[in-house]
Amino acid sequence: MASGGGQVEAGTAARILDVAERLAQTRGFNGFSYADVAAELRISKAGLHYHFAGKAELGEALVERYTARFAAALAAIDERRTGARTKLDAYMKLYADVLRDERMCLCGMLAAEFETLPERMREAVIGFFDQNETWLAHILDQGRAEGTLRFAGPSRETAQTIVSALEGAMLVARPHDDVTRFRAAARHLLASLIPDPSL
Amino acid sequence: MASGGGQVEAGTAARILDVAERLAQTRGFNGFSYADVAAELRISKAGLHYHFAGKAELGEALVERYTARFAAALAAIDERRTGARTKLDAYMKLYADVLRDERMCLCGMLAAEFETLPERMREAVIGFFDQNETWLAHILDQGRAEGTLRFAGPSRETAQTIVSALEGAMLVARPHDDVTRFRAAARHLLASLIPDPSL
DNA sequence: ATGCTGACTTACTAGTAGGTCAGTCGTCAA
DNA sequence: TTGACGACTGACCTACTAGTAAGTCAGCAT
Repeated sequence: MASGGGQVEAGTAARILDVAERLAQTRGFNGFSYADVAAELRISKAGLHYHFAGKAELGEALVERYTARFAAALAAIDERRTGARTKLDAYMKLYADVLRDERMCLCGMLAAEFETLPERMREAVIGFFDQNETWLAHILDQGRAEGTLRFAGPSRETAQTIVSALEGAMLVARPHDDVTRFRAAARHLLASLIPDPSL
Repeated sequence: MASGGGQVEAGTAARILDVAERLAQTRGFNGFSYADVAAELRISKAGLHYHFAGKAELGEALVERYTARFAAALAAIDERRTGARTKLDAYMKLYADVLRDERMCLCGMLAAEFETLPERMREAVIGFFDQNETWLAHILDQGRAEGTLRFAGPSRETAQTIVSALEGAMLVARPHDDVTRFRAAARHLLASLIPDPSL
């Protein structure tokens, strides 16, 4: 393809996932079609079916890749071996990066459409949230042990609250086209978790 | 209607809105069709078009009615003339009631699908959030004046954070089919707003 | 040179989307 | 009794949905 397309040959399957992912994060899983993806990649719809049997399988692959990438990002945060608060900051930045790209978290979007998703996708979405909550609960435990974080009740519960607050902040920030809303929510959230709230 | 169907003759337009609202809140605006609504009400698709010119107009009416109902609920809370914390509690219960019905907040759902919505619907969705934030900011000011609530920065910002946290809690609670997630998030949120956080 | 395979394409399917339009039916006023 | 009107229905349209069947073609191993 000396003339045409951008993209540096990354394997068609991966490029399909790239396009579908962006569409799913901006328009929802029910908000794009095989035809949309095919047109953007300049291949035929049937070509998509060669790589992903159906939209359900494509969706499954989408969530799996997204979850795996998030897992890698979490592992990278862990490796830096910083304090819990710094890790929490880094975690929130993960979400801010998605939003800066004018996207909703893939699994937050799919959570809205949950009722309409094929069973396997539902399970994968739940898996994403579980992964995040488990990781966060560890960080919270670390922070409580260090004395750098303070919260009442089980860490798992606070972890769930953090995930839902961040997802909600992304959800509401997008219609307003206002990233500062997200940042404010993240700041408030973090503030509610630090000891000696002198403010 | 001795034999068949529920619903006590409330005007066809209102019944259309009822069904469309439930579908939009559970499946999303892109997750249901005119045919779905028509089938459930046992009228023809053309019958829907008689009452609402198109899906865009139906959607607009949906958001407008929802916003008006919310406004009435907020006014009812105000009338009780209680403290700010009690009002905030009542506000959160509004959301909990929606969730208990196994629905997502209509405008939270539409926020996810925002990119795909007709312009007039987008404006209406923004209007809903504005209404909520304005009302909440008043309550927060009242609470700060009373000394029953404590928060840093402009009340409008904290109001936005509350809305997004509640929307997020609903969003994530639904896939898990777990209302306690919402309640935990609401509790944490409220706790972060009360003075002398001894816990 | 032959045959196989991976990566597609063209042409098609059945079904569904939102939407239109002419006509019908019951009620009520003149 | 006529006719206007509100509230529809039935039949239809066009565009699009996911998905399939069959064919093409370059590259590679034998």
